[in-house]
This record gives sequence, structure tokens and C-alpha cells, in this order.
Amino acid sequence: MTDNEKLAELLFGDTDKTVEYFEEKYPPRELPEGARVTRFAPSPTGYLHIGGLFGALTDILTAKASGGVSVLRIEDTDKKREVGDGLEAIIDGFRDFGLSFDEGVTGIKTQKGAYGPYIQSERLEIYWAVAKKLVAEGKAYPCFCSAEELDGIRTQQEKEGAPFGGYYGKWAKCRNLTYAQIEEKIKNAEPYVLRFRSDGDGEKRIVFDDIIKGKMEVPENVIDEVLLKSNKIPTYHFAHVCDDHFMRTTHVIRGEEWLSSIAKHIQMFKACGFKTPKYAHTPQIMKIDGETGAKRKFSKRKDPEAAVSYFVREGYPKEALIEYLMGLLNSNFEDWRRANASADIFSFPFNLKKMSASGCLFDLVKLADISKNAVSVMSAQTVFDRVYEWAKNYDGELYRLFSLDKEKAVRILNIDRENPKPRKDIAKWSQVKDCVSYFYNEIYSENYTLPQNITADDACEIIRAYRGVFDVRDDKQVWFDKIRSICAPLGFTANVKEYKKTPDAFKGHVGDVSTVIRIALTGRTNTPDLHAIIGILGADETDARLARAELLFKEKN
RNA sequence: GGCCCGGUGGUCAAGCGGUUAAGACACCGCCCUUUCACGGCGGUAACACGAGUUCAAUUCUCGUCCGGGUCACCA
Repeated sequence: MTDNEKLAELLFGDTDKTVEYFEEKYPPRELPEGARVTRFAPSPTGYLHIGGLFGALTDILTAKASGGVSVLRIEDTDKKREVGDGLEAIIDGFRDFGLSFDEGVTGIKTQKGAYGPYIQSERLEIYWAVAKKLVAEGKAYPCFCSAEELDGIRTQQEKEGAPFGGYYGKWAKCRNLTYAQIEEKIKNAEPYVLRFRSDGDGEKRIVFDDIIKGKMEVPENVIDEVLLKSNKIPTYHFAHVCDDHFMRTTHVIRGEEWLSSIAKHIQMFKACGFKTPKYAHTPQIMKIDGETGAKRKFSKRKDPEAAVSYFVREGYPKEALIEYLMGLLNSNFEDWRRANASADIFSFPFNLKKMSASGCLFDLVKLADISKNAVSVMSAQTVFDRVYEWAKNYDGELYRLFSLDKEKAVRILNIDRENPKPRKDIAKWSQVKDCVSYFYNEIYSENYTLPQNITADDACEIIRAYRGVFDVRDDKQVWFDKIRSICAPLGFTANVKEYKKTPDAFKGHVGDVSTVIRIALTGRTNTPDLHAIIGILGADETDARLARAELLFKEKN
């Protein structure tokens, strides 16, 4: 038995399972040629981030497009940063946006798949088996340096102007401890971490291909990275290598903040005797800082819209956010969508290589546009159902109003909706209350502000004339003919073209007359079809509002 | 600071040696229209800068500048 083997026994005497055991337990997957196995691996440190949704979508799309498998794994190796309901936030986030993985964590307490468990804290025996092997082969060693000592090394390195900081070379004090020395410290129960014994050469460079960034070249890693912390829980680096090997991940898709540790990871895969997966480092989604105007990455603290729950709360239809993200992922998605209006997004031929290498700004205006289009093709009943469900959680008043008369709500939402070219005025559910407010006296706020070109006197006369002819039973044609009929006597024209030809000859045209009636009835200049509105308001309410408007316009005079 | 990534209109982006440098959103204008919308058409606006390589550079190389990331017993 070599010293290294003895050391492995000393450190991992009670881990009986071997790497071979796990190789057998998690055999290579039997998948068709070209199938990709991807994984999304968040840590439960709070809420699901917009970048997380972006990454998860990439994973799922990549797997689906290749007939592969997507996995949801939870990286909970840092108990300090962990938040109580962190896992819930992740699960809820994916549920809210209709995303699901083929394998892995499926709920707070549920998992599925043959390569589990999918929560790192439940995979300890795997990491230990690999660690034990590494120690036996002399590729890992215990380090007893305290946090203070490590700090000291760091300041010393700065003072000496070392090319880079870290645990390596002459600073790696524990690297060459003898078995006897180690045994002594272990006997004294001195705390230690397990370090990787790097064989990297800082002068040499390692070349590799990133699917998104392309060919890259970085210096080899020389640092003896921590594999297991003093509590025997693995660091991200080590867990990544073990998990993605035994889960048989073929494509590691992750944020570009990982690019800087890529040399380390490739090196570890080799040392463990595992095949290195393909890597794709995705660009980051950023935003413009409202105060400084600077481009920067989303901040959990400063940007509420960094959390996907923000979009749920605002009532953006889930498909709108997904569609927006799809466009960011592959810019040809928009063309594809135009050609395949109702196709499932997962039938989109997603291509990792088409992803942009540079970061992008999140554009709420564009999202709103996509959202309006999505809502415009929904049926009134669907819109109602979605708004109602949303209001139940986020707008008690609207929920109550809708509950009073659901049919009325659907009728309201249906105005102008069945046209071949429906109006596009709703981007998110939180706007609906304002859109329908004038149908409900409890929340209707009157506003009799007239456009510049119409005097209160004219407005008063228009309303008086209109009241004279108004009949709620009129069909749309008759209704509009009546509006036209009151134009001329008041100095307006029913013919828009005529007005444009000789604007000085009239006070305005039928559009202006309609605007006054619209203001009288709804308090705004922009609403869906007025005739339909009157139909829902009913004769009594319409007449009451007209009477009140006439009075107020008269007072204004 | 070292290392790494990136830099095409306001935003997202095609193009990757020779193009009138696509498209989408936003903005502006016009048209359509029986109101409001929808829609249609058109417009403003870009290859960060400087050297090189080349007959030719937005595309290749180098430098500069700018933006981002990373240098933990965090992921």
C-alpha cells in the first residue's frame, strides 16, 4: 500500500462505495445519435432570476431539439447562502412559465430519473468516492491552513507581486506534507479541506471550443483548488465535475461568469478520468441603470424585474416572456414565429450556435409589444380567465368587480376582439383594470378634459344634440348615422375628407363629435368601439352620464 | 491590477473580404377608416477609434478606448 493509498483510507475510511460502483450505477445513456443531455443547476439562494429562466430555456430547447434529455439539478452546497424557500421559488418559477425538465427535481420533495438524486446535498457519497480515488492516486491532498493563514498568503502574494493569487507553488504549504505529518494532524482532529493537486503549468495554454464563444485559449490552471470544504461538502467545481460526469451530461450550458474557471474544470475532468463535456457559455442579460444610465447586469437588490416573479405579479402572460426570451436566444425565432403562428415553441429548430456571444439589454418595451400581440389573439373568455386568475392573487378590487358579473366582464373584454384585426391594447393583466374602469362606477373616474380644438360650448351642444337623438336600441349603422346627422347643424362635417380639404369651413369633423361623446361617456379619448360600450353601459347609465357631461360642459363655459 | 469575453442604428440583431449594410421594437410622417383602434406605406438613424494585410475590410491581424466577467472552504 502506498502512502497515498494509506492516506485515502485515513481520510475516507468509511466510504465504501467506489467510483467503479457509480460508473455501473449510472451507465452511459442510451440515446439516439446526436442527442444532447443538458442540465440547469441553480442554487436555492432566493428567487428565480430572469437570467435563470433564460438559461433553463436554453437547456430545455437544446435537449428537445436533439431528442435528448434536460435535467434540473439543485446545487445546495452552500448552506450559508441558502434561503428557506429557495427551492420553492425555483419550482414555482418554472411552473408559472410552463417550463418543465425531463428529469431531476420536480417539486419540493419529488424527483424523477435514474441518475439521481438530483440535489447535491444528497449525493455526498459520490463526491467522496471520487475524492478518495483522487487521494489514492496522489491527485488530491488535505490542507490544514486556516482562513487567517490563507489571508496571510494573499497579502504576501500581493506584496511580492506574484503573477496571480491563490494556493499554488511555494505558497501551497500543505502540498507536500508527509503521511506521518498528516496522520498526526488528523489524530488531533485539526480541520482540513481537500485540495486538488494541480499539474498545470502557468506558462502553457489550453485551447478549447466553446459552442457560443468559439475557439478560446487560456492559461493552464496552477491553483490547488478546494475540492471538499472542511465540512466535507464539495465546492461547485468538484460537484460540477462529478455530477455532470455521472449524470452523463453532454452539454454544459451555463452563464459566462464560469468562463474564467474553465481551465480548472477541464483539468479536473482529466484528472478524474472523465470525459470532458462540451461547453456553451451564455451571454448575460443586463439592463440600463435608471440613475446612471450605465449598462450593467441585473441586480437582485435594485431591480425588481430581475426576478421572474415580477412578471407574474405584473401579469405578463407567461407565453409573452417566453417568446421574448426566445427571440433573444435565436434572433431568427421572430421570422419562424411569423411563419408558424400557432406552433409550439418547442418545435422551433433551436440552435445553440446561433446564440449571440455578447450580452444584451432587457427591453421591457419590446416585451410589451410581443405581449400585446399574444393577448390580441386570445378569445375574450381566455383573457377573462387569465385576468380573473391573476386578479385573485394580485388585485382584490378587480377580482371582486369581475366576480359580480362575469358575463359582463367577458362582454367588455370581447369588444373589438372578434375582428380579423383585433385591437392590441393589453400587454399585461395589471392594465386591464384601467382599460375597463369606466364600466364600473365604483372605480370610474370622470374626466371632462376636451382636446384643444373643441370648446366647452361646442361640447355642450354636441351632447345636447346627441341626447336628443340617442336611442339605446339603435344598431350600429343607425347609431352612427345619427351622430353624423348632428354634425352639420352644429358646424361640424360628417365627412372627414371634406374637412381635410377645407378645414377652415368647419369647427371639426365627425371624429371630433365622436370624441366629445366618448369623453362624456368614458372620460377618455381612446376607447374601443363606442357603440359596443353603450350597449354594455345600458340606456340608463348612458343617459345619466350624458346628462352629467352636458351640465359640466355648460359650467365650464 | 492579472487573466478572460465582448463592442453593427436608441434597443434586439442579420451579414463575416466586394451588399443600395436585412429585419424586429421604439420614434416620426403619410394613407386607409363611419368614431377609437387594427392595418398598410414611407422616413430618421449604425459597422467604437487608429494602424496594418489586401486590388478591396464592418468582415482578417495588431494596438487603443469602452463595456462586462473573474480572481473565496459562493455558486
